[in-house]
Amino acid sequence: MKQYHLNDENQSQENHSQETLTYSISELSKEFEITPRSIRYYEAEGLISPQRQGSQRVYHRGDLIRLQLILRGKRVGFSLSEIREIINLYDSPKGEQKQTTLLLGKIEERRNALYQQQKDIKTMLSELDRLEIRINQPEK
Amino acid sequence: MKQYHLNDENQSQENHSQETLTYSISELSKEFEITPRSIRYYEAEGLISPQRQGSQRVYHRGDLIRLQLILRGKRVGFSLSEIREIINLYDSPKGEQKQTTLLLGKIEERRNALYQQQKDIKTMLSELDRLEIRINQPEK
DNA sequence: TTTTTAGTTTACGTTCACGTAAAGGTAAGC
DNA sequence: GCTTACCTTTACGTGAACGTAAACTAAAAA
Repeated sequence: MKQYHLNDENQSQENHSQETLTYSISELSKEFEITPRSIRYYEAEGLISPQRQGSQRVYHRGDLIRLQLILRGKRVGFSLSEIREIINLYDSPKGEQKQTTLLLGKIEERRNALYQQQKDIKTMLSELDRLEIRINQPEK
Repeated sequence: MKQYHLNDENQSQENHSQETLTYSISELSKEFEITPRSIRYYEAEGLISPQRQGSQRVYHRGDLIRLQLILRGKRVGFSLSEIREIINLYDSPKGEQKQTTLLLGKIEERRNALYQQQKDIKTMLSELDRLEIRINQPEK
């Protein structure tokens, strides 16, 4: 069991001690506790596009941030294509947003879904509370 | 296009005007905006068990409440088997809870997942905020 | 130099949560 | 009696998100 610090010194030549820290796919998979397969799948689905050194994938900080966004999106129940939409919103160039209104609509959708989820979670939590109380109650 | 009031007078004999209101599968599917297929699937998965009149399914109020719980569970990202677990918690008889500690552990798990989701939703919402702001910003 | 170790692509397999026929039963209305 | 509407079961199909195995490459370690 090693300790996986992301800032390993694993590059040798041309290292100007800049913050050019990169990551292999296995490092990422350990850091995020997902399989390399998943990471490659996200790439195939167009959610990330790491650099290559030869045939090998090389991940930078931006990719980590995206992965984080992807996993967070998954946890709140978004599908990969929905997450891709969000990412595309981020990536579309600043001024010339395609159809601004359309994008804003998408965002509104997402936001409303999240609001609904907040409610759902609250009621779910209080239901679990009541459940726990009931269990701890000695038989009346 | 009829109007689907759930309290239709569709029972004739022996109706003592009690609150014995029942529902057909199509009534439920319209009310909850899901397909009959889904409802039957939930039954096959052991999440609900409606009465029968002959071969037909007859749903009562308790079934509606369960369906509500199921759909809420789905919206917050639980799988059907996870929802079944929660339901089973509810259904296990009051005093002689099998292994109380084990059940409480399950509840804790669920609760923590929900807490994490609350965080996720919040950051996601603020990210959408920033995104919206960026879009509305005229090119600097 | 040979052997690990870590990476790659290709492709078929799998689980979940249903969708979608197909084939039939039953009660109401014409 | 026949049609229509609504229900049933059985069963095969489907999309998403990977799992898993096979076959190969390249670099690092022994």
